[in-house]
Amino acid sequence: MLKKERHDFIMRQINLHNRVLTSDLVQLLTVSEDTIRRDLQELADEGLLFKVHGGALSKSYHSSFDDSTVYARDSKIIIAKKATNLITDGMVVLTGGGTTILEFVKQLPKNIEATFFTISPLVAVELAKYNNIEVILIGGLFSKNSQVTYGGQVITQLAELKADLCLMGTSAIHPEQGLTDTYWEINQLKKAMLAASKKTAVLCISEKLDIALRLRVCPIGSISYLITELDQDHESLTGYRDKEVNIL
Amino acid sequence: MLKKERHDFIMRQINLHNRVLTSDLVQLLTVSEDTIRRDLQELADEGLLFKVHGGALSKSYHSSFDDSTVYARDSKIIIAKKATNLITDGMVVLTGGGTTILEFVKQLPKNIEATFFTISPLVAVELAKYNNIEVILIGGLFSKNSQVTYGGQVITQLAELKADLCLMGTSAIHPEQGLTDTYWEINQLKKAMLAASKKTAVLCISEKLDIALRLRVCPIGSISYLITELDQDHESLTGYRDKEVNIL
DNA sequence: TATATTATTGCAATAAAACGCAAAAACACG
DNA sequence: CGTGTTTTTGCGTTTTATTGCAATAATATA
Repeated sequence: MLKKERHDFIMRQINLHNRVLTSDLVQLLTVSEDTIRRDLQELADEGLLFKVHGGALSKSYHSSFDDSTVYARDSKIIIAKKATNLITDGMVVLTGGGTTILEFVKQLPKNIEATFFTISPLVAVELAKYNNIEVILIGGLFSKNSQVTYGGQVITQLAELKADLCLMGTSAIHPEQGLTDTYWEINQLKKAMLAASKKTAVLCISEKLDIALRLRVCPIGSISYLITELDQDHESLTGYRDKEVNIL
Repeated sequence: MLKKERHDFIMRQINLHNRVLTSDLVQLLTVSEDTIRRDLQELADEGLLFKVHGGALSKSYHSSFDDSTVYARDSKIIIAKKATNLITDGMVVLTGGGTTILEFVKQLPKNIEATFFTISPLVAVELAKYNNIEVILIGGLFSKNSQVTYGGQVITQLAELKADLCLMGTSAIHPEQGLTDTYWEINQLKKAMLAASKKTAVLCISEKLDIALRLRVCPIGSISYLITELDQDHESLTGYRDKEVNIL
């Protein structure tokens, strides 16, 4: 393999996973550690990556690392990590959009093998970094506000799908009123997503608990899992536990 | 064997395998290393390949690899700006993916009013920043390499569409061979995109001119506009102008 | 702090490239 | 046809690039 090809390979790995380990590259490219280190050094000299102890990091990733613009990011990371426990190899998963779902994707183990349907382009791009995940993007009208596809075409496609698990964020959940929303289009969309999945997990930060909005998506009983940043036995979650929702 | 024949042979190898080794060519052509090096040097001087230590690499291959640091970004901005002139209010536009198309979106005037169909999630997200553009993302399998949707579902949806204009990038264009590609899936996709549009504009940097790859997308006559970073009357474009392609 | 992992450095073997040169072939032209 | 010129090619030599190894230093991790 030519040196230039190795460099291209390394850059592709970097762009895909935001990081590379020297040891991984040694195996993948079957050259000595020294060669990989020199490669990384040269690429770093060109300003294409950050060389660190043990490997290298993507520049873009590094600069956008502390993305403090994401609201309540710490809570969302906790939620995302909990959600990954629901995913097992071979699963067919359907996801919505939103920062919490995006964080969930970033927390997935690198080698997981699954099929993901999603209505979020950003989630699709993030999922594409995983070699063993098949990604299907559900197409349709693209919403400027929520950054997901919606509308009749999406609902038609969802009607043909039966996923093992649906992961969605929400702007409101209430022990009596269930899942509710403000916009009719999003409401219709979520109904279709629920119908397209055997089980549904709702990911939301605690401040969205006990809120009911105008339009009802489903009763609380239709939710299989509720994932918040709170402890499983936190008192705020009593109302949901009583309705036999699994609290994670 | 004549020198020209050797050059043709080398270029065929390059387009077929994206790479050649000096040592292989020495054996295949039974000439000395010096001769091969001189051949590669001359072809590199003509801009037909990248000469590297140990051999040479295809230009299209190389530039499709590193999509982090956008290759030839200045040229792509020039191309993108030219392309925006093709867009008028009320138009229905279909776009592919790639860094050049993405740059094109960023160069669009803010108040333009149009409908955009796209197979690229990144393009969709960028288009969503424009208030008066309706964005429809065409869904399907998501390609980890080219970051666009593809496959049967995409082609079925394209079959129902008739856009005014299709904008696509390419890895190779040739005055006699037309538009060509290396991968069958992408080839099928581009054919469907062409069929779904009244006119087609191809955006590519000049180093992709006069290259023919394995699979043919369409003859040069099917292209309405060719947009490069070169001046309209540049001599490299003569072959295309003769085929009645509009050069921008 | 102790231990394991990862980096750095200088060095040597090998491979590739560059350079100058000369033989051979192709070409130009009276 | 002959002669001078240009092009092409290969050879030997020098220079440079690439790679792996071993000894040592730095860094991470328990």
